Amino acid sequence: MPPSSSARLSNCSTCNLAELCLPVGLTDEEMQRLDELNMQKRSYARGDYLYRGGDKFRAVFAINRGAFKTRVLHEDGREQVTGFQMAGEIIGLDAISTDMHDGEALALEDSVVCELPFHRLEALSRDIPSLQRHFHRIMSREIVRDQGIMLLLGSMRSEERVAAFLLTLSQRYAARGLSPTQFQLSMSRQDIGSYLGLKLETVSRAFSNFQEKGIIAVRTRSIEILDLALLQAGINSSC
Amino acid sequence: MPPSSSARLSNCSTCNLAELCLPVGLTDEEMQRLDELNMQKRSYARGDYLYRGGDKFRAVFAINRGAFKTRVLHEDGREQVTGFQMAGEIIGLDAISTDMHDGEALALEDSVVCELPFHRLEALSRDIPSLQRHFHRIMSREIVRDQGIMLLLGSMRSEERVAAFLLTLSQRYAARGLSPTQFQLSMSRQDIGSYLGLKLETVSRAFSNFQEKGIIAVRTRSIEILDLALLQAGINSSC
DNA sequence: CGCCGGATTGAAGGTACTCAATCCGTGTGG
DNA sequence: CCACACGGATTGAGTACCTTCAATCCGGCG
Repeated sequence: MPPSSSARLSNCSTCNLAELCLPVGLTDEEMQRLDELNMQKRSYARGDYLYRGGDKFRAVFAINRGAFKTRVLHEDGREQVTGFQMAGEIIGLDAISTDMHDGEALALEDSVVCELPFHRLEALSRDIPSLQRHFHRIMSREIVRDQGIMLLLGSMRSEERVAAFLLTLSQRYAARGLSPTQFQLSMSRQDIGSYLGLKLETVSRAFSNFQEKGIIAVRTRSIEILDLALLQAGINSSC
Repeated sequence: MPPSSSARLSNCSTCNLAELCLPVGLTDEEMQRLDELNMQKRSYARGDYLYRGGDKFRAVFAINRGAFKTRVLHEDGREQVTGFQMAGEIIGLDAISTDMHDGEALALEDSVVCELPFHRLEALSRDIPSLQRHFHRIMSREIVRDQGIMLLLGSMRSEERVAAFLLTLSQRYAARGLSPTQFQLSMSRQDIGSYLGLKLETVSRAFSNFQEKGIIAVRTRSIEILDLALLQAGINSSC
């Protein structure tokens, strides 16, 4: 049975590989060949580790449903959250470098991920240039994202960081067809703080302050952005 | 004339592509095919831009001689130095994502770089799996490095950051067969401060403090590390 | 209902920043 | 060849911002 257009879409949406498939524009034959990846779907409960530091590298992961946080650890116990990942994003790229995971990833919600065996992904991308280019874009995007966070951590005040964090979330929800102004946080204040280089109390104070100014409405993990423009403005001026 | 073993080495050392060639273990034929990259060698004077934000992406760059700093800019003029690159390192990977450079790179010294046209590099890595894997490792290493800096920026005190900076430099010089304990800084205190999320005065104070403790000897841009162990210890405890 | 972890709020303290003066090394011009 | 000028580096004093410590609040779940 030849793959129909709808089969192609369902094939792709089966694993919800927004970052991996959608922008590529593959032919029917190429879509068929994606089966060679032999993707495994796995479920993870809230709190489960997807991988940990030192784990042998076998696959990168496409998040199908749910959300994860990634972090790196320092010997003395300090941790730094390096990102929050949601459906459609690729995770685990840190391990390519040394064949071992450098940091760890754990589920913030019950989640489903597709494992993409890396040697098969590489082999396939040798045959499909557009897949190759797309994978390179994904890695490069991760570099750009990380450097953006370096900018945030290195040269923004606490409230600017929190505003930037909320705006990024807003944009990512919008890109998924969800509301850019109303959403639930899947991470704790401590997680946000670690990500932004702040203590949880400072994050909390920033939220409260934004609320007093009518910029957002917060109720624990439920966020509503009331004034996107003001939030945006908060990043450019330190007021 | 068939390529001899020495020819292979000279081919590689011509461009000093430590990160690109050395660990790959290519066959003679594959080494020959590297010529297809048609690498252009270019010189840059101190202060020259290698690329700037918004530049069209054409190539990644292998630094042959000299040193660069990369940085990202914020609308309001704030800048964040995202890294210092030296001979043998690959630079410009940020542009793959959008076909446009996101940040900028400028020469800290008079430098020479090889331009690697990216579409040719991709084409060649489709034919040479070990080159493909190696390029993936380079991108992944950049991600790991950036996440390490996020850890530094997000959860270390000022003196820990400066100590970590010096240790990283030390290791990189050692990896190049240079002295790990004596070297010249090619960047200003302000550059270091921007990289570490500190003001230049804070960097200067940290240097002075380390010197008083007998950990290092500083004379403007000349550094000698007197006690590597103490410097290392300074990262793990906040004393 | 009562517990528990997470979140909020307050007050006090510390680290790094700001502002400013001085120093030093390099390069330039008299 | 020396004097001067200039940018970068050092050092000091006062301040701001974020952290620390601690108390309280809130919401979900047993």
